[in-house]
Amino acid sequence: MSNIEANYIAKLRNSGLRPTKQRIKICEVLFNREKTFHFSISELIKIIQSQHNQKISLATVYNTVHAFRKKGYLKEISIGNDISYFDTNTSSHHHFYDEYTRELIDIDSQEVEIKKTPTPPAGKKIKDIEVTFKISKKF
Amino acid sequence: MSNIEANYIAKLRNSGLRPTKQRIKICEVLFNREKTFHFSISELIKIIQSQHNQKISLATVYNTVHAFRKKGYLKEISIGNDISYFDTNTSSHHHFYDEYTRELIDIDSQEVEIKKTPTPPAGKKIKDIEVTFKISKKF
DNA sequence: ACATACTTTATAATAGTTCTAAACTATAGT
DNA sequence: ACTATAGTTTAGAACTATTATAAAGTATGT
Repeated sequence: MSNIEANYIAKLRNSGLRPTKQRIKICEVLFNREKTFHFSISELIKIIQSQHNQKISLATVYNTVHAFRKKGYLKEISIGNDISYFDTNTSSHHHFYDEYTRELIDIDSQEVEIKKTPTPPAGKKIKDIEVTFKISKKF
Repeated sequence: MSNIEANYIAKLRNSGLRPTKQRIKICEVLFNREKTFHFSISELIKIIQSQHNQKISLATVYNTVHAFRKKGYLKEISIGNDISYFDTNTSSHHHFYDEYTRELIDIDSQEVEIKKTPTPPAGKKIKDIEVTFKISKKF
């Protein structure tokens, strides 16, 4: 068993998730990376299928991604698409989004400063602020 | 023929869209309102179906909403949902979004001021900035 | 090893949306 | 008005993402 794998097993156990071989595999795909990773679940399923040494069912991938999201290992981000995107970078940050290529790029939170925020409706409080900078090719 | 209807017919003709009875009906539902209107296409379909004096097919509603969007009469807005939302308010503005009730509330653009914007990636320019303030019940 | 609660799985179901090809219709030119 | 044609609508099928179901499988504490 590799060091990396042992690490995922420990992490899963610590958060009350049983370290099944499916979850470990998904951890490797998601977290064993240099850069942060943007994906939709169906994209993730295709990646796992293409590494055909192990088949993981549709439902398990969905269940696992949502389990990780609930544990805070993944953050669901808002873009105006019919697909939910997730991000391995769970720290507070914003995004560039190229609507043409559908490419998402992280922006460090300190790169954006909001000077004036609106007053929330009565009885509500602001829980989160997400800024999406839509970008296009410069001509 | 009412004044309002004649106005929609003129608008449609001016933008190169034939003023069919379906499009006029959809104009009335969308634009003959005091306040701006947030909707998903499936919500719009339900509204039209409930005003059962005229049936409009699924495909036509989709086609029309997208035709209006392309003409700039509707603006697609970004929220992290599996449904595309549209807004009759096409002026630049931001939103409160209550993830629990799925309620969207407009924020006038002057209520938000961004002090620091990030440098876009090489060869790209910022086309639009959308800020979503996620809100929840204050306890 | 055993019991049990947690997981995975194939499959069906659901929701939103787009595609298709035939029927219909607004409009310009006669 | 009549006609041709390009634009439009339609029902229904198809497609994509996602969730639900219920049975089979598995990790874990004892």
